[in-house]
Amino acid sequence: MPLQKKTRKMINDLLTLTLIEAGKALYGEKIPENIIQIQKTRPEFEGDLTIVVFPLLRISKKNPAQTADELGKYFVTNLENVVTYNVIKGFLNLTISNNYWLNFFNISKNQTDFGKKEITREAPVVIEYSSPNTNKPLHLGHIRNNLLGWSVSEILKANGENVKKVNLVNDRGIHICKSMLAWQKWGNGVTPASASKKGDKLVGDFYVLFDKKYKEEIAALTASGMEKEKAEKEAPLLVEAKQMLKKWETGDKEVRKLWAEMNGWVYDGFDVTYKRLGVEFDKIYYESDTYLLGKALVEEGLEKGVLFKKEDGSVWCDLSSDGLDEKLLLRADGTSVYMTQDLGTAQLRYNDYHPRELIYVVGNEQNYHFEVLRLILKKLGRPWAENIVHLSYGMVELPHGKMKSREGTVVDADDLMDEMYNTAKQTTEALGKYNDFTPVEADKLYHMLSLGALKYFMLKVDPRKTMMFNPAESIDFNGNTGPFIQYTHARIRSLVRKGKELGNNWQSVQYKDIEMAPKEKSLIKLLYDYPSTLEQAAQNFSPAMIANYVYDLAKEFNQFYQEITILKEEDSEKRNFRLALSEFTGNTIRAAMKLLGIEVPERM
RNA sequence: GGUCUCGUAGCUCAGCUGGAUAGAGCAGCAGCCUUCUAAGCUGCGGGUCGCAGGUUCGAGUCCUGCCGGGAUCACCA
Repeated sequence: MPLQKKTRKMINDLLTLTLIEAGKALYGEKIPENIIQIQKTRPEFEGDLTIVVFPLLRISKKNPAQTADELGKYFVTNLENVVTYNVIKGFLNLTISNNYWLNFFNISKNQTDFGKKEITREAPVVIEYSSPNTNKPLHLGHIRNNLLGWSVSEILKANGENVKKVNLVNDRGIHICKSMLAWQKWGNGVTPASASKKGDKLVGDFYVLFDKKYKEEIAALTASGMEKEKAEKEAPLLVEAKQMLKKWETGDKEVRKLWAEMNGWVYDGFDVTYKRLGVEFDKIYYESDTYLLGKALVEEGLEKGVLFKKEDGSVWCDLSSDGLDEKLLLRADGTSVYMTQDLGTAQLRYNDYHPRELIYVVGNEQNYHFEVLRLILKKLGRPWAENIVHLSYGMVELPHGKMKSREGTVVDADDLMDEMYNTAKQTTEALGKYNDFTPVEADKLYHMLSLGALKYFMLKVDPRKTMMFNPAESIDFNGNTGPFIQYTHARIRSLVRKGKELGNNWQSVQYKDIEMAPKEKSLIKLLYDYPSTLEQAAQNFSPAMIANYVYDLAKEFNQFYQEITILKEEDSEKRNFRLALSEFTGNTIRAAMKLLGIEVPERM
């Protein structure tokens, strides 16, 4: 951990080293690194960085004010980057020289990969996300999943990881048989083409239809005197669906053919949604390919004696020594369950990549599942089970409560994006902006803004937390939103264009001894934080940290822009400096937004 | 009931390994476009950080208990 901290901030390292020196010089004792606390100076005080002296008192054996004062003097005389200091209570506020910040600025401003790290690690990080079922279209919950998975992948890449994005499609099981059966019975041969409907929507409709007819059957059976539980099990439709699943498992040609066809429709539909959302995968796994491997693992477990068979033939894993229950792995009839398939998928993925980390972006409702998955793999003698990370994100709630397909409160992914698009269009038109855009340009902008709003809204919240999705708020384009940041970028690009038109040339200049206004300095200091923010976001798998950072940056820039003249500044060095600062800020905004999967416009 | 998790302004959220007077946005009110894009900026009001103890020089942050919400404990996935 201290190592991580070390690489984070150059100036912090310098201060830490000097403080340790100071401890020896002034008090004859080595200050342990873990009690050194350096933080940003609060804006209401003078200074850039602050050392908290309370923990140091046991070494100085003096009161806080005196200790801080002695240390402050030491810093000023021994570290050229520290120009002055002040002491308030137990806090030593240090002011760092302008040239330190300017030096950072000169080095970084033209870097196209500012903040990023080279890919140095060979062993990949495999990240699974999306993981749809093929019986229903993608909805709001999937959107959070997809955006998180995508963004975390990008953040890890930017931190030097060799990332492989994978999807696991749950393409087999009773659910898809239900859709198939309903299509056979009531579909009249309809296809996505003949119905002019996205394939995932069409198949989803038949899933809903099955449920409706099934409920009718149950109602009829209970009306004729059957008990509800029995009716639920014996309704002819369900029995038929189960038979179909059996046929599927035995490889019945007709069933397999229909299955392949209908899943194909769904994939075509998913592709459209994925493309629009801007997510993609390096590899797609299908459970129909992995469940057999899962079964093989269960056999292995039986041979090794870590699993056991009950009298009815079902296979279990005893986890009571781990404080959990027994877990079923194969049904009495020999068919596999979710866990069986996931064991197989994990093994396959390990074989494919030998990853140093296996990340699963899956909702927190499956925390138990992943705990068990890890345990069973360990019992099966797979040491890499330790490398499984469950990126457990919180549910998305609506103002009325949880999304429930049965109650029609599901927010469909495609519909949501359509709505956002229309809002972007209306908002832009209402503001009367850029009527000179061609239809193609306008379409591109609306697409960018609508997705920017949606993605930013979803990603700015800590992934682990349950989040509230209020449609009315999510389409807001003011304040802490994606479009606000996109707007800031467009403003900067406008400045850059005009700056060039006016013949300014700021890029090759090295800036020294410039007297900085507070807003200029605070902007540079914020830019200085970007690399460490990126590192923290990767450590925490948290796009929210990037989102909050880039919002702060945009806000800071807007204040700077409001307060300080740029193009009309008469001193050319200052003018160039401000243009360079603006461009650097714009580039950082663009890079950070890219990690969230959000594009930024040149004009808006 | 067991396990896990969350509780910060009217609403949605920040608050890094414990540090200074807890911050944004939205909503409300009041200002700022003859000057670089007003999707912006400035100001005002709004809080016993669920409650009670504890550890500490110092707790929104760590520990314990309680209250309240959520998830999970399937021969569903």
